[in-house]
Amino acid sequence: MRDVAALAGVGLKTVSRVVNRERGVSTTMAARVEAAVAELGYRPDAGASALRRADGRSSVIGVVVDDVANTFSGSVLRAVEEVALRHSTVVLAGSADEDGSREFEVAQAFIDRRVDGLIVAPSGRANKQIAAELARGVPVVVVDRNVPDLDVDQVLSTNELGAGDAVTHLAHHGHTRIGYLGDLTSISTARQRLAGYRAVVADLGLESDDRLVVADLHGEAHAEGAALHLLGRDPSDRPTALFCAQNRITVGVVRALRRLGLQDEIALVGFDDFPLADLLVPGVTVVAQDAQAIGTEAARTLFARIEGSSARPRTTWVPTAMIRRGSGELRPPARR
Amino acid sequence: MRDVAALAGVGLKTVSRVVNRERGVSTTMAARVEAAVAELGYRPDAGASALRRADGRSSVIGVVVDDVANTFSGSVLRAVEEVALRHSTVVLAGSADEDGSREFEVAQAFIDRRVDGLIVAPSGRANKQIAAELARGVPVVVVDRNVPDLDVDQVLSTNELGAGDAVTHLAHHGHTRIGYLGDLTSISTARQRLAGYRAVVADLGLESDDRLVVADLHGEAHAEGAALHLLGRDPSDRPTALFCAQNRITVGVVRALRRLGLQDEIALVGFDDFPLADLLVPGVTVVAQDAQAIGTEAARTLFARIEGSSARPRTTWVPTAMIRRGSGELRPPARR
DNA sequence: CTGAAAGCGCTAACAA
DNA sequence: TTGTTAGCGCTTTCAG
Repeated sequence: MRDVAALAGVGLKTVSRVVNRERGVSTTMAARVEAAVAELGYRPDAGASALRRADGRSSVIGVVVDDVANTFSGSVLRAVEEVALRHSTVVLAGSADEDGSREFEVAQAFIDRRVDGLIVAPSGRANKQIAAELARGVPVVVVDRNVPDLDVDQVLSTNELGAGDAVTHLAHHGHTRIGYLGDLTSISTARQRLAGYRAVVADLGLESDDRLVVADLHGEAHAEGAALHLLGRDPSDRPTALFCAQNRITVGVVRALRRLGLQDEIALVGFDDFPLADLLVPGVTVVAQDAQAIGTEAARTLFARIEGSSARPRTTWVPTAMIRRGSGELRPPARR
Repeated sequence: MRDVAALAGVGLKTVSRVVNRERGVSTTMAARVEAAVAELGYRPDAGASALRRADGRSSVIGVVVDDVANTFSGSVLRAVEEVALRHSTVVLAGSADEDGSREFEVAQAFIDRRVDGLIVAPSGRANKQIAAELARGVPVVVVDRNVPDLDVDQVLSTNELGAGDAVTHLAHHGHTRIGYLGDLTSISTARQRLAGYRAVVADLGLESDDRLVVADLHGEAHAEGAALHLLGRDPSDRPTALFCAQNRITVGVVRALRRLGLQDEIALVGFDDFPLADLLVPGVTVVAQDAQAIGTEAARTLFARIEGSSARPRTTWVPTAMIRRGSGELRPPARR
């Protein structure tokens, strides 16, 4: 910057004014500065600028998700990026891997770079740490997983409703004995989806049998094993339909059905869509989350806070959508 | 930091020493400082520190990929993140969307934050801009797509070899009339894969017919249309096997085969694996890229440069692997 | 409209 | 072993 000022024969502040497009600079001066900037290939140092600036903004935000390599997280990240771009802000991305302490470290590392705000998909027990971040005055928006006892903006799928829709859908197709396979119950979304299942089972008077409910599944292989076990029973005893509360669990269950040759017998609805679900045979009916909408809304909320909004924190519910593809429309075998 | 020094009753530099774990501080002092740090919840400002530090490192790197929401890019990003974590470095992520000018803007925005280095998957014509970044002295590693005339570290899949393997595989299963469907030829990988196809067609004396080669496809729908057209011909005229040079193209082609009911007649090998390829019927045989290895290797190379390596820039080739799943092992119909 | 001086939070160089 | 001073690149404040 000093070099630019020297070359243009002006003071430092004039360069600063031109670079920041402040008004009150004569066109002559501005032109001279612009020329010097171009000649030297000068680029302002955003960090140094943030250090001194009154609002202290770094124009960097952080996104902490479970794993940037998975489809859902990637889509959220991408949507956030788009909104950030419009605010001339760049995005630090980190994966927490369902691990509370890693999540904390990543968030800490982002805060050490003085991010303007943080979007976090919290793993189970990170509430305290999110509270700490809030206490530091860093705006935080929680996505995907909710954090019950914390006064913070949240953007969530309608998990309970969506799960209920799935079960209702199966019931409408004649099923009364519907199994549930779900994620670690340390994850809030898994609890909500299970609650949605239970509510509809009770409401519609479906068979309520704890042996139909398998929770705390972790990953595809685990889900496959659980499904094999659940469906290995006597046909009169096993469920005629399954609700899978998560993406990877659904895939594991599809594998199990294939192995048993039951993919056209047992109905299946999954929570959260996945690529190519429509190309499987039968196509997998799902209750789809709108990752993009979640990301966009979270980013908008975050920027509102960054720009000083002091409205009461609120929770935004992003609706899910049922996508019928065949597996959820299978009917139970005729009664004997 | 001043507050910490005051509370601990020491000088600024002592706090700095403790925080940075420099040696030469008495345990007494260190303990007093630690206590003050904890009490005030002090966290050093990484940006301010970088501003003054001799090496000027910000401990931030940037990754510019096509789209952070797609599987391949997400996996690369994740692998880079892991290596970065071990170097106490955080990762700015950006999507260029196959758009040279957006790519440039994102890279520029990262450089303005004084990243220590950049990993870029360049869209077609960005060579000049990468050159500019190099000229600024920012270490750059190119991944996935190569940039022929530039002296820069690159980490690439063995595109030509892998494509050749795919075609050879089909030939070994009796096919002599093999179609090619590929990406925009502005993308270097697409050109290399086409070259691999052509080389093997020539080497093995397979039928060389320009009507079997469809390039410059963009996206799934486009590929599906092209495949419908290619396969819509008289059976005696159409290919008995297809090689798809990219992920989304493969999926589009699978859709086309399904619509025509030809999925068990026409053999298919795709370049780049995709989730659930094994659950389709028939399973889709692919030449898989190792996104994780690419990311890891790119990050390692980048950190070597950041740490001052001045070795000649080199290109690392990451091998592909053939995964047989059924579609690539179909035989051509018996000769009439 | 323009520029000089001070200082953001930190570390390098040096002195005590 | 510890502290002081200067200054990284920038913006603020305030005086011309």
